[in-house]
Amino acid sequence: MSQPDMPTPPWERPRKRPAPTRVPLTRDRIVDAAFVVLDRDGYERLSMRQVAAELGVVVSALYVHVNNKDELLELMYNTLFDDVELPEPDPANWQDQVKDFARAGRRRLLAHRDMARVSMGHVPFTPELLPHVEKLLALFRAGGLPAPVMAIAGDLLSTYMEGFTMEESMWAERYREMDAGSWETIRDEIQKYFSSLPPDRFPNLVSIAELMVDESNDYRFELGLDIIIRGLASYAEKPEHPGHPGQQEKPAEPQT
Amino acid sequence: MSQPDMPTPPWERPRKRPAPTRVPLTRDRIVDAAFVVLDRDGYERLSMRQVAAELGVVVSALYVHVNNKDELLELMYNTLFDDVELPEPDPANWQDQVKDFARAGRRRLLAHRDMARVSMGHVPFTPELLPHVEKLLALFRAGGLPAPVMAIAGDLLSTYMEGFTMEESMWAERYREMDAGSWETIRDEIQKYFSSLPPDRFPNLVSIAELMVDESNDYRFELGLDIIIRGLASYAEKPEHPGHPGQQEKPAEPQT
DNA sequence: GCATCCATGTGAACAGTGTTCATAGAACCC
DNA sequence: GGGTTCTATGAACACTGTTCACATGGATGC
Repeated sequence: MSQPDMPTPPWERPRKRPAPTRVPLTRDRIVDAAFVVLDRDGYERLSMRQVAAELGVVVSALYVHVNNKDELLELMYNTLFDDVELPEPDPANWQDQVKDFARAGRRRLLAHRDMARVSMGHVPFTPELLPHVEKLLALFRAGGLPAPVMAIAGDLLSTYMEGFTMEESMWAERYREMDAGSWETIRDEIQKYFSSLPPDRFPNLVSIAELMVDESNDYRFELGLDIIIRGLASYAEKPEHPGHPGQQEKPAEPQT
Repeated sequence: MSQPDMPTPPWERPRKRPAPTRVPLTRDRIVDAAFVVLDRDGYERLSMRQVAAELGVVVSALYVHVNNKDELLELMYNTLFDDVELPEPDPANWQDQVKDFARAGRRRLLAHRDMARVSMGHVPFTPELLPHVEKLLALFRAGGLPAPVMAIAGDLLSTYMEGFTMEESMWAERYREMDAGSWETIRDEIQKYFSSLPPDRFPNLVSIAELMVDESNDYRFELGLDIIIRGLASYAEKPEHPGHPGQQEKPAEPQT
């Protein structure tokens, strides 16, 4: 139709969208656009129309590549552990390796706004995520955990990961909408609320109120991780390292 | 206007909605209706219009009593521990008492279809739920847990409760929509899927596949609970009962 | 070179959603 | 009886996910 080497005559109106610029729509591009919308507008406003608009395309075009919104969310969930390296299970270090796994998961969940809500209600049984589950189980096996414990340990760890980051991002979201002040402001608000409770009816809540402002989320996450690991280690059938028998019964010192 | 003791004359047509029958709309009635809709139609179809229809009322009528849908969901969440009794903390039995707390929570979450999804994303810091949180903390204190551990233990336990039941009801929902066969059918499907994985790349997943059909959800929940309790107990500063020192370091036998 | 085909993107439509608001109505107090 | 207050109504707005007949454009076959 148009000669590439010829200058376009002035009367010929330029096409609205120049042909060569028009990169074809793919699942990957849709997922990328969905992340852009998610990070900018949050989970509530993540709609098929917004994703389409981000790509400069009409809604129904998406449905050629994606069956429905749920499938798109699943594709997003599938990228959770992309480029997360999987270390060889080391029986002497399995506890730290499991912790690293959980830390990487949390980091990825916090990397995108509301990503925890996307992951919630999904199960890592896709070809992309199964290898990571397998690797986690290998760590448990290296630690000498009996099979039934292995079978529940994965759930336990991932529900903690997701639940904890979910709560984190919930507060972040709540802070975002009450635009006033900084993160410290809202934390003071929370602490003030707990401190204002009648101490005779809520002695423990009041006494813990201070901790909620003193301790960082990182510290709280690590502590919960330690609790889980200790519980798991107490089930280890054999010492996780030949040279250090019984270590799983006497874990690291409590971080009081 | 109308005399209560007089018989109604035959020419007086009855009102379309007899006046005394018309019970006034209240928050409680709205919440009850919402649960009816939730149990019948599930979380996805729980809409303000459906709730209104259940009450024989128009949508906008609800907004007189409830600010928005989120608030309605929060009211539903608030009923989670209604009529759950709170036992006095017994230092000798704190582990069982904590387990009972979690069991009650799971039972309540499973009592209504998709209730786990409603609870997800809410935080038990309402006047109705705070007493239960306080009681849980009292159990931890009775167990001699240091304050920082107490502060995270509640989150750990409730994320496990919610995450576990969430997964349970997810499978239940997936089973509901693929109407074919019984619960055993879908469990066989899952097991077949895991067994069909290449054993050289997924040795641990394949080896665990059998457990997923052999073990009941109840058993798996209890095992996860044990793991958490053991981890918590390992932080106890003093024996939870003067007469039984060291029990927290040697919990019950592993259920292998 | 031409015709055909197929997949990709279009625009309109459908059925539904949460939420708001002026209006009608009942109930209550003075 | 009159007036005020509160509740329920119906219509409307701006969205949502999803479907479908239609155009369009690039590759393929002849």
